[in-house]
Amino acid sequence: MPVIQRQPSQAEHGAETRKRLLDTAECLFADRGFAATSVRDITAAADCNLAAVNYHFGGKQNLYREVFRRRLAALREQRIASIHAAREETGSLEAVLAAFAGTFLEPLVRRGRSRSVLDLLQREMLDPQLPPDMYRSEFVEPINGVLVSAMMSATPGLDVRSARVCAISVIGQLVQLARQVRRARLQPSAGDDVSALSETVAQIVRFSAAGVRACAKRAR
Amino acid sequence: MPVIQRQPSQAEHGAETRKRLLDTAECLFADRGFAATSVRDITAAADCNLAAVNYHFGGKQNLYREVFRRRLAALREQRIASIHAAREETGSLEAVLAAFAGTFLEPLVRRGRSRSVLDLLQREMLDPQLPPDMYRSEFVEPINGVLVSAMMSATPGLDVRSARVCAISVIGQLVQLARQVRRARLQPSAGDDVSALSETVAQIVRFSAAGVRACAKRAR
DNA sequence: TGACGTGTCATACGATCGTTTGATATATCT
DNA sequence: AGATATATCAAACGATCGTATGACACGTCA
Repeated sequence: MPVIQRQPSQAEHGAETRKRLLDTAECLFADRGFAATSVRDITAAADCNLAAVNYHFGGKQNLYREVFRRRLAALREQRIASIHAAREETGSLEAVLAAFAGTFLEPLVRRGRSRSVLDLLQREMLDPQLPPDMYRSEFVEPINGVLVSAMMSATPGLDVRSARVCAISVIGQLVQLARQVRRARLQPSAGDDVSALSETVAQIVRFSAAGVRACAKRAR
Repeated sequence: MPVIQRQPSQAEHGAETRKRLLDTAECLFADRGFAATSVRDITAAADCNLAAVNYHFGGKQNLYREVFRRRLAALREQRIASIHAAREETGSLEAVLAAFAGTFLEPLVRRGRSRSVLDLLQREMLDPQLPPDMYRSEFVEPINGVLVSAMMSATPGLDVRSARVCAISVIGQLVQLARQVRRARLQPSAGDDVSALSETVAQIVRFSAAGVRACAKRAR
């Protein structure tokens, strides 16, 4: 008894095209940036008509924003939740940093699609296409706030000013590492080497924990 | 006796236009990126004819490369020299880190033009326009090598693998800080606040020195 | 079965892009 | 002074961009 392949209804077919456009656009925007990606590139790669972008999203700009709307909230809650979990579990500085680093870099080891989300975020920082400050106020600031307070509660004697700079340090390291991994992936030589990545993450956690404590001692 | 304004010769006038184009292009490329900056934007801002870019440089791509050729070598030697100087002077890890951080961020406090060189480098990392790997092999790698060896010689027990990851950490922090400063500058509120910057740099140096030493202890 | 709505299609429009061209002006040299 | 080289200029070229339009296919419902 063969499985009956149900024909997708017309509306379902439209939703599939919509999703295919979002996935394809996410990859291309992440790879080449907003300006360097043409609507024709996207529709060709998504195997649909040129007019589909305007029909489903009402323009290139709106497609870009929809790509972000689909990811930003989930990514933010994921990062915040991982910090809270580590904070309530062991509460140690190392645990907080390791949890944040793991969630931050998780897209890099994710299977299949959306491995390029971090590239997308990097590009949005450099060439803002979203409504002014939406990226920062709805994504960067909330995460930063949770990270700062978590580091402070895990580190006696760390004041707010220092903690904020420490957040810059921690995030900066992770962004830089993500960049390195991305570049290594674009080259033909060498595979993914996930074990080397987790080892590097472990060292960054050690590095950062010592760094944070050093800043706390000074501020006391 | 009034100063006689010597008329610039024809060749000198041409060289002036060339330089004006380079300066203008550097700013615009740094602000908006290569793809988002049109030749018309550049020539209009440089107050010369549209064809001047092709006449003096032979194309938009070559203009971009010339902008880099003018800066890369000097910037690299400056960074390397500052590390060597700190290494020979006190030799302490803090001195090396402080020297490197200071030179790295120096364009941010420079007066007048070319404050945007760091933006330019950031964009080149994300959207390579130079010949493949030229940026890395002629700029990133040499500096990285000197920084790694300087950190190793200033930190007993730090092996090469760990030192390389530490370099990622240090550079990542500085890049992130440069980004913050750039973003703060683009906003109407708040001035340059150089003293706050140097204070932040000092904390990053403390942070990093402790981090490097923590990685050395582990590797011993 | 016939009208209707939804999604896809080829095609075209106007704008803007990088580059080219030929004329023109001016400094330089014989 | 006349010839030459250098630099600038307006104008135009072909390509590509984002978007708009109208025809067409097909599932849905009366």
